[in-house]
Amino acid sequence: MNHDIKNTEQESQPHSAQGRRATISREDLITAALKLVGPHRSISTLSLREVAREAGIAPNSFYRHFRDMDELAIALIDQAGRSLRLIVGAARQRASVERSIIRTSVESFMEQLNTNEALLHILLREGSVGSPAFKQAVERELHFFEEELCTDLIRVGLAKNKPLFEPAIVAKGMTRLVFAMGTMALDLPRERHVEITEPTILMLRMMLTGSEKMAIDLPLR
Amino acid sequence: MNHDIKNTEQESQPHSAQGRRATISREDLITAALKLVGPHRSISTLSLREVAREAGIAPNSFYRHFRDMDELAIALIDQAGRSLRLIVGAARQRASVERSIIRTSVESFMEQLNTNEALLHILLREGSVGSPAFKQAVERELHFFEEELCTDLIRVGLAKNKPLFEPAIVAKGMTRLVFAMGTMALDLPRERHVEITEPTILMLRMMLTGSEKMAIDLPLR
DNA sequence: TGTACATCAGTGAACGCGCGTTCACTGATGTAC
DNA sequence: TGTACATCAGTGAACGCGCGTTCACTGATGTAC
Repeated sequence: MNHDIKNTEQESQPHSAQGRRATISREDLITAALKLVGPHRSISTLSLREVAREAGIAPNSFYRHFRDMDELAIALIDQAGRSLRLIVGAARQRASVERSIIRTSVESFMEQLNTNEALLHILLREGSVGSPAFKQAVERELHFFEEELCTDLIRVGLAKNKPLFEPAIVAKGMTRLVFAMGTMALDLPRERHVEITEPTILMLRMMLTGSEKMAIDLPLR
Repeated sequence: MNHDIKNTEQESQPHSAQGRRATISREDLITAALKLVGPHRSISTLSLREVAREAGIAPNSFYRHFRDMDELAIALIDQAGRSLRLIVGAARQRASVERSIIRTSVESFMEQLNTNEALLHILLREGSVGSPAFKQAVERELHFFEEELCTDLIRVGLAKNKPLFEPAIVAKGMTRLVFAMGTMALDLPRERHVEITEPTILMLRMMLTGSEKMAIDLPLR
């Protein structure tokens, strides 16, 4: 009953205050899962034993790190979302007002589909399948994304003196469109991605142009 | 060796030229599968035994009708696609040039999400998951849809004397957007569908307006 | 009309498999003194 | 520094389960004559 100060789990240290140090970590399991899903598999088709095998531990050891596969899946989605925001944040900083923000963002998004080992694929795929908790996690990441895009759109609109009609809806439409088109790109070989990228850029331009036009026309009615 | 004229399978009659009549049909199995997937499950999570159970036959009897679950899934997708084209075809006929074709189509699409027992859900969901054969089947249906929409857009554009810039891309963007937004609607209760429908209509209007504007601006450059 | 026969949809039992989860355990690590 | 002890990440064996698939079968239906 002595020294019973329980470690309240708020730290993601490699080990608790006492006890043996872990030889594999949550991160290792996430990495293993990431390797297994590849660009085409859904997380929900991964089995616990499969991930444990890939990570080189006994199946039951899995429970030392996650309550179940759903918990691992959500960790994966979180990580994917963080990575997405980093990527596009960087792209936005590179883009100036004239060097089209649309083209830069879409191109770096598509670029990442190839390089960023399966992280983005997860967001693209798991939004429509899997447990409600999954979907909610993906929705949350998309929402972050939309909000950042929305403030950007407003800012650029003011700078160009071309305010937008319903910028929040423009942001949502753009986000969903890019994700839908990105999902298509996943099934194409890399060299054909341009067949997706260019139409996508055009679609976004159309939405933007339409929104500008509607903002002009609206007060006239 | 007599009367060896083999039935070449081209007919989908209730039974072949000879032999016992089937007590359940391919359609019955499709119906059972449809009932099981409901609005939220993916076909790929259905098991053969589950479908057989629902249809009231022994598991091995399944093989009398389909080679495997993939074959049933593709039959489902075909049926869903046919149903989709019927629905939107009807919507388009109702819509005149003035009574917005966009609003009519989107609204009837969303309406069908509620009533049309799980058929549309399948197209919305299975595009990004499942075997390559699945995706290809869904892609084919979407393509049909895009082409019909494209000819419509061109026709209406000429009638209004507002030709479009890249109508094929507009059609593709609209299709993907409606499907992406429809997927979101599936996770909302029916009374909140309007939160999806109205923004979707706006997004499509923006794309259309943008495309018109770009068609006007283009020759000026 | 009656009889012999071919067809084949549906069956019951059995198979081997991978799964998630549990249990009591082991033994390396870190801590208290 | 040395010793006794607590912690707990990882283990091996076992469980019951639902799965896809196979096999030899049954018996109702339809056909030939």
